[in-house]
Amino acid sequence: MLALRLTPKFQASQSVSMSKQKSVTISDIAKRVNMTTITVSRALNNPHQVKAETLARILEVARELDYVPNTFARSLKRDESLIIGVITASVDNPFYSEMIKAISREAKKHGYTIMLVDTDKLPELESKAVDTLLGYRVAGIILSPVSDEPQYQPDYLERLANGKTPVVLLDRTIHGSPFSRVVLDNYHSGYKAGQYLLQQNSGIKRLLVLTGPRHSRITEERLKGLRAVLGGNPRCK
Amino acid sequence: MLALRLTPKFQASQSVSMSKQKSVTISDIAKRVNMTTITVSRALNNPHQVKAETLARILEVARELDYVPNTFARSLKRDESLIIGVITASVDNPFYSEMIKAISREAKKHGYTIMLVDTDKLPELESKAVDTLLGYRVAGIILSPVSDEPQYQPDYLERLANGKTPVVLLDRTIHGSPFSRVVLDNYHSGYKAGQYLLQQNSGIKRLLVLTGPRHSRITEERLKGLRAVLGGNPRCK
DNA sequence: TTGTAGGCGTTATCAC
DNA sequence: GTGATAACGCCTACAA
Repeated sequence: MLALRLTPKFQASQSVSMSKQKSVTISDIAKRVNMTTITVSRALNNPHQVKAETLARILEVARELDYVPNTFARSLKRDESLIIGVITASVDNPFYSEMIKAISREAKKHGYTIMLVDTDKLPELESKAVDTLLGYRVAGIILSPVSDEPQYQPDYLERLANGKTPVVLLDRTIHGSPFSRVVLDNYHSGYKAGQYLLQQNSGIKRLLVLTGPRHSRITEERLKGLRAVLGGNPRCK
Repeated sequence: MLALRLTPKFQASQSVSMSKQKSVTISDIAKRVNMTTITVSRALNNPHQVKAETLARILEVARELDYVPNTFARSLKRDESLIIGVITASVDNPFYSEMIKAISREAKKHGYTIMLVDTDKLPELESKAVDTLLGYRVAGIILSPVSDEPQYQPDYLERLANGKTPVVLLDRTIHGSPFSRVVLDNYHSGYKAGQYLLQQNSGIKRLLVLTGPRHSRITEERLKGLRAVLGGNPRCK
């Protein structure tokens, strides 16, 4: 049973947040230490350019005031985004959530954060997702489209292809798109499965293959690979 | 077999991206239509405040140039963030990925995007995650801490509690913290399970309960609830 | 070692 | 209906 518990203090903190109190900026700190903003900025980013004493005071005040740099301002000024966009049709699919885990882990190593958009398998949301991510000027987009079918040619395709944002397709391909991709070679997988089976037992007569949807290209490719090894024409289901 | 395929065009697009060509801004559009930025801004945000003819031209040029509003600039100016931060110890845990899915879906409805941080169960990363999210001035943080133990009192706790960012704990609690939480009532769950079993068969003599780690509080609470219903003292394992 | 000036892209406020 | 001005918070010149 899921229990939602609201503490009195929560409600308090809520109303505080509603009052839109501004957050601490470097100029708040600057005033406190009788310096200009630039010195504070340097203390935070290039500490060695600041006199030890000044530095110490600044850092102290910063901590005291719970200063947290505004990433929007920084990204705007520096014209850089430390966000990597990930678009997937279903986070709750274990395959994708494992991928996301791996992506997330690697991104973190390099100082990037993941912005995750689940499209619920809706092309429309996928398109919006692309725009959202471009709005954040993401460093790159890892895209697992809603469909793998050749006729799926999303409207954002051209914009994305002409743009400067690196895109990598994951698991699914957009036919004819210029993006790099990380995909499963279905034919080869079937082929390898066949080889393995032959190694285990060279006298296979009948074979049961459990697949996904019967006529998906994925299924067909895998079966084709399998048949390529097993030669004859085992009855596959 | 995973296949990584790099197309020639990808390499090209990569090098383009490296050259940091600036993206289109409203002032680019403004120049093209001999207007000022404000008018363009209005055309995009309050279309009805702009003459139909002007509006049309602006929108056309915007599309032509593949204009995408810079969210950093907008958020900075408006002092608002449309990001919701989600901190979890393991995205690849099906329980959490389902949660994330649900959160994501709901967030989208209201125009918010999810920023996902997986802490890999490391308190240190959790702390960094909080800072990262605060840097983005997120609208709120949904936090599933690395630990549920009472002695886990992360360093960011005070900052977060005093701050103005709404926080909701998910699945795990930080003992003594003022945040609202969505958690499982383990005792009650055990209790209900017991009731259900009794309904099915009132003559239970021996019961096998599959639990998680034997002495975790979770396990113990559930068992306690169970025993409360089943009265006597069934041998539980 | 510290400061001045200006601008990143956008929008709020007040004019015309 | 449109514009001039300034500001959001930060940082990159270029001084002093």
